[in-house]
Amino acid sequence: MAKGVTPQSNDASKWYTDVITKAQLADYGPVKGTMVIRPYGYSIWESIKDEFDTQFKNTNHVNAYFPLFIPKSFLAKEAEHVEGFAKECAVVTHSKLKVDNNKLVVDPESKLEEEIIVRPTSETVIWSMYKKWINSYRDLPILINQWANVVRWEMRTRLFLRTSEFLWQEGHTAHSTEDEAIVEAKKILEIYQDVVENIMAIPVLTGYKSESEKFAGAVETYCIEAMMGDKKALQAGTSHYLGQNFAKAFDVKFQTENNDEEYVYATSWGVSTRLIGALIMVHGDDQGLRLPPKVAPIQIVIVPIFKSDEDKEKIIDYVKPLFKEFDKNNIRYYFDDRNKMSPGFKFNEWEMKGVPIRIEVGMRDINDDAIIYSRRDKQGKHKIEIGSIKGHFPNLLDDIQQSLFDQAKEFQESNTHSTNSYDDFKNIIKKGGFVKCGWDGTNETEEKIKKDTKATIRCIPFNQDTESLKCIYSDTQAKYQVIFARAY
RNA sequence: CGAGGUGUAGCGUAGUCCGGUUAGCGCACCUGCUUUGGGAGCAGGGGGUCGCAGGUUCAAAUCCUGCCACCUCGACCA
Repeated sequence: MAKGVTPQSNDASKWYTDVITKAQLADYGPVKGTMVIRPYGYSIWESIKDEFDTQFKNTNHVNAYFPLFIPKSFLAKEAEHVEGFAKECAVVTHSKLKVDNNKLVVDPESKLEEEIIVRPTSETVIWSMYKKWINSYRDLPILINQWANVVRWEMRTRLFLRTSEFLWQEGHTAHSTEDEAIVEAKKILEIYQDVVENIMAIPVLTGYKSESEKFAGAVETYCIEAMMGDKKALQAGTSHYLGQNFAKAFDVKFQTENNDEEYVYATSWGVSTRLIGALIMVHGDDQGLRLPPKVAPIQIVIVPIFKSDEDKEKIIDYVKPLFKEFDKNNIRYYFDDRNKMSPGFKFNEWEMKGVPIRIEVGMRDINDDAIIYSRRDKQGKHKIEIGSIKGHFPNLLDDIQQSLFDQAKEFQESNTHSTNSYDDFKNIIKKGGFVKCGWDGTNETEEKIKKDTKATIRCIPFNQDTESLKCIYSDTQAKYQVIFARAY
């Protein structure tokens, strides 16, 4: 393996795949577009997942599981929904293989009556079930989430950001009023923002999507949008108000208190393993990953420096109180006493893997009654007396968590520009960054800007001030103030 | 799916134009000794249907045809 990764500035996309493979987050699967999430990467996913799961449960959501296979006919029931997903579905057409001339072939005899699609998302199966479960307003709301894999047959794939199969969470709720459903969709967006900012240390913009960017089948899509290290935007999570679209498609009605019949109001919302892609691109540097302590599989790595087995034994004794302190504070730590590698090698390896704090302990430190530590978010080594470590490392981890967020926030803000000149707009987009500007609200303008600059409307912030604001392109009165950027 | 590029050991590559020793090198891996505070040294060793399938030829990594995979860029997308 070559040393280090391709520098970000040379080739951001090579850097990205280098980091993933060298930090052992993931590897390519045998089928095009598939990905193996390795233990180190999966551990990050588990941290993210646990936090979301806790917050969903705290807001009265429950988990369930719906099937991977969906009858093809279901997808066709909601017009926009089919259009959005039809082009990227894996379809099961047969149920058997057979050996023919020593070759394994599909048995034509086993052709299915109705073809089955592998879920690209689960609205349709879920609403087919909700039809059975909902009769009266007393059955509402239903607040179900599921943790699952979905398949979207993609042309161009990238590890974590876009793979044919990915892991996610999809919430599907049913409500008796429009207001309640909208409140739900927005409440979820707040959870998304909270977890992504406070656990993953990734600052996000919130708002809703333009007509062309919203979910196929939604009335309104709310989103969190983040800026990557190369100044491109990444949609990090979406929450949809679906109105009565799916209720009508699947004929899901309920009886109100007044004995009227009404269609149910719906939401759906999801975040995926794509978030790990964001994590890498927001925090990573030319040394590799930089993980926020809250999602780091290993928060502190201890590298002993020894010349003999006796030295090693002495170090193990010496660090015992340190480990006791870590245990008491539920710190995830790892003692790297591998014999064959030099300390320098280990330093580089753990930096590549983004471990927030590294501690080195050798005979020199034992003589000084000290340990040496360095933090991954900043340069430099620090010495601390072993007697005064109480409370030090939990604080340090909090500090690193905050510092990574602050660095990312600063980066995002300094690369977000307001302008009302289209020339400026084009320059900023070319150099990379977000542009905050007026938009006349028409599809045509959006399309033309996209053709011109490859930038799309990433989000329409909730709080609008469009008074005397002009559209960046048409120069007419702006209907919205929006964020434009090139996106992943 | 369109355009371009690349496929030689786990990774990175030389050799391909102009066919001809046992396909070479670096990293990684294994064994031993010496090492260990920023990617250790020496010695020995293992690992290859040269992307796949055909074809041309006395002879193919090398020439021809088809296919496949990956990368970059476009259209599509969480």
